[in-house]
Amino acid sequence: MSLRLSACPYTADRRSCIMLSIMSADPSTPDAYDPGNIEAWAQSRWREARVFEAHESDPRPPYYVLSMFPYPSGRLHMGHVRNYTIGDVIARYHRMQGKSVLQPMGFDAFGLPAENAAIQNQVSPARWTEANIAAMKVQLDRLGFGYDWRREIVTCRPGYYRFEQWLFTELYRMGLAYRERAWVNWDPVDQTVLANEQVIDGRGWRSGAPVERREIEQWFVRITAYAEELLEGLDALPDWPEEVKRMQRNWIGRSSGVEIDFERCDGAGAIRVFTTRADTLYGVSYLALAPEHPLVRECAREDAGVRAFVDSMRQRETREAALETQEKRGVPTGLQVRHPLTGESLPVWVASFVVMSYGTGAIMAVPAHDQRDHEFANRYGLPIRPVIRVPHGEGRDPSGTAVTEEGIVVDSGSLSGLSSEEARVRAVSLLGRQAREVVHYRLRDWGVSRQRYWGCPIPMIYCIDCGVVPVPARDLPVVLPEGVQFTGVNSPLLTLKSFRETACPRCGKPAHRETDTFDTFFESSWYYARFASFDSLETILDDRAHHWLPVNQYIGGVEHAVLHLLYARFFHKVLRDMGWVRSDEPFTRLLSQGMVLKDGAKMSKSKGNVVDPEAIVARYGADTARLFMMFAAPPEQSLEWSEQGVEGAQRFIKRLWRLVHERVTEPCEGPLDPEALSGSGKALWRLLHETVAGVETDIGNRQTFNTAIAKVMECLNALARFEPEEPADRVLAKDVLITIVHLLHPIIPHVTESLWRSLGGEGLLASRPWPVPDPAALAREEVELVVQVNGRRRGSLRVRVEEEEPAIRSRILADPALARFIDGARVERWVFVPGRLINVVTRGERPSG
RNA sequence: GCCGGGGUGGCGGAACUGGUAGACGCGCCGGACUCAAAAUCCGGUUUGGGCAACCAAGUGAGGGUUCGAUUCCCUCCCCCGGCACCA
Repeated sequence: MSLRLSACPYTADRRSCIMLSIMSADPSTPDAYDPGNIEAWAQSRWREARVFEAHESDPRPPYYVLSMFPYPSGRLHMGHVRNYTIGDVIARYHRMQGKSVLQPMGFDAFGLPAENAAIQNQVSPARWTEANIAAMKVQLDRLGFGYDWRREIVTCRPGYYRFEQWLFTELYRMGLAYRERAWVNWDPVDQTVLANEQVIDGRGWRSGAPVERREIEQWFVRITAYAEELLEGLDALPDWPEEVKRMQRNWIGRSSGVEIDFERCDGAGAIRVFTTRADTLYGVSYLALAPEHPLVRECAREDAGVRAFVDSMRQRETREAALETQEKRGVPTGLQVRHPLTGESLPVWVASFVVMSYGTGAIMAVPAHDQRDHEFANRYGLPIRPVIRVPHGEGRDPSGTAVTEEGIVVDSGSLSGLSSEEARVRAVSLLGRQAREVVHYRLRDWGVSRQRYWGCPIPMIYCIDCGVVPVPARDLPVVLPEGVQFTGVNSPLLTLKSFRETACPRCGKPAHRETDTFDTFFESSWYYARFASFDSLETILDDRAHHWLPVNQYIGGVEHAVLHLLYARFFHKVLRDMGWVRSDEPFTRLLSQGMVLKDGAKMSKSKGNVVDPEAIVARYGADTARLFMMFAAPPEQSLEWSEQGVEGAQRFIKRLWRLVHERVTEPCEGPLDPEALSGSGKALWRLLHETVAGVETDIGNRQTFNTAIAKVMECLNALARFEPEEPADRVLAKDVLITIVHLLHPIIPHVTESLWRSLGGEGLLASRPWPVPDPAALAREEVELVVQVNGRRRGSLRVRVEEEEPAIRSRILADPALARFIDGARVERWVFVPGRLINVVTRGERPSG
């Protein structure tokens, strides 16, 4: 075995093409199982044959398998291994099914860790990142994942982000990107803005620091313009987990209701509120405004009480954004509005529980039928007027809780007597121009500006005369400068004159560049599409995108259920509207894999329960690691790490290895003649084909790789017990091994590739067709029929498949072991499930025991 | 609070459409091989009773539908995830 460095011949990018290539001798000898040697051998065979390169000219049907690309931290963790093993199994399975499989890989290479490493270790983020990528590629290859590395995407390289910048300028032209001064979530540790989706329980998703509120100029992308389509599109995704779809529906948060204008008594216009319960209009006893409402600002100027209240609210928001169990508080603004139907004068309050960012920032309060309004009214002595009668509502104490159910409207003028649903429609028509039906979403526009260095520069220029000017396509990419100095606080771009200072592309006068960079979710929102047109220099995508997209199978963790998957769906729809892709959704089928746990907890440095994949591969080999990952649990479930389980996986591979090499020396010739099989041979023959059929459903349809493996194990156990009697039996035994080697190839590709050669196979197993079950083998002459008496299993009976029920009945009654459960009781009826069971239902006493 | 998912041997899990509960693996127990150990192979392994054939109980708890329920329905307990002053 010799080690040599070789330049990878088919990687376009020189920086990533240095690879370790381990040349070794053909290991298919009957010696002990040596994973290191076998795996290096198999990997170099695949590389030489270029089996993982996907070509558009391939006449076979295309199949695009994609696993979520990793952040290049430098080392793979077990979550990656699980994710990428699932992807590779699916890819290899479909290749054997005769498809032209595309399975690419790349790196989500912008982001904070590189910057932190730069500050701590004085290395440039670019060099740190590229070194990590090189290390991780070695690890990925070592695990035997079949990627088309020609298509590798590294998001921090200008060749990639150039088109991202171009796309953003297009969004700007389409009115889908805009700049606005806005209250944002500020992470004081990471020194940057966070999107709503990145705030978890009031804390930054990365740093865990309590998020503060700040008001700054930000770039936003108008994802809300697609809110309805993003919601409806979920219905067209039957092969997505319900859980993920539900989370997205929740996040988009569609709510349809009515906006109603309440005229101010002072004649200075109206206050617009949003409600989903226009049927409770007669129950309104006050209006409540958010502390940030523009009208409240006005009032605060004149009213010291309002001013003090608003100030205290701001304190709350900066200091304790996470505090949620707050009491509802408020003050009157002094304003009065007129009820649009009764003309009654109603007070307007500022209230802590009304948020500016939803609806109109103002509500009509109906204390009798809304719990929050109710608590507030109780606290400040405001009237509570029940206007909805619900069944069984009589006994309820109206002063305690609000009745939030729908029912029959009462005490409401011409709305009285209507159902809630009818009353809502009627109310809108009664209100005329003062009301309109509207739909609101919880989903906010996506704030994409980050005040960080290591990200894709936002390609915008600010000119005193021309204002905001997008960088023209001819000037792209705006390259992120390297060799910058880090202070550890602000982005180096802020003070880097050579970057910041530029000329206006429109008028040529001195201007300055935007120094913010994109949220890294921007890069990961369209990489799946770029893999198709990875080397297109002129355009973001080309015709090859039509060949491969949408992705047939996407695999990744649930943690991306709303963030990444929602943004990618949004980008896909934008790309579709721009004419670059033709489908509505980017990912046809989604598998969201569970976490890898140890001792019941997620592996993490802080808990000290991390298992390093590299150590496992070094000790047991890649095949063992892959087999354990796929066998220990179904893919959606969390997987409990078990060193003993790993050893069990290795034991199975060794057993397979030994059985092949034992059988290989036995003489056997010619094709299998089923007629010549012995009795036990026939049984094994059937089991083999049941296994083939079962594994196909388990991998191809159900994606329960654990049960597929269990079926193969059963078949191998049966083979190990099998003692050939006839020459045909020996042919069968070898057939079983050849088939098993095929069935396991997607999961443990290296050892099966080697065993295929030992078994005399021609060419590469990786490009072999998947076995097809023989219907003749599956046909049965006899089945074991379960015999039940009153639903309890009392025995079984071997019956011919064509045997009629009456004959079976009399056999049961004639069998003393079965009949004794029936004797002394009257048979009421028989339930016969052909091929499965027969149940005798009796009435009356029967002897027991 | 609202919306989901789940609870099966000592452990990971299986049972796909209501039809033999515990496949497969781990662990454990016994045996073979060995001077011995490791590795490997064979057998056993839900619980209780019995020498055994066998019998009884058993899928978080309780009830229901059914010839038959881990699977369907109702009530409750516990665990996990998502959302949450969203009007």
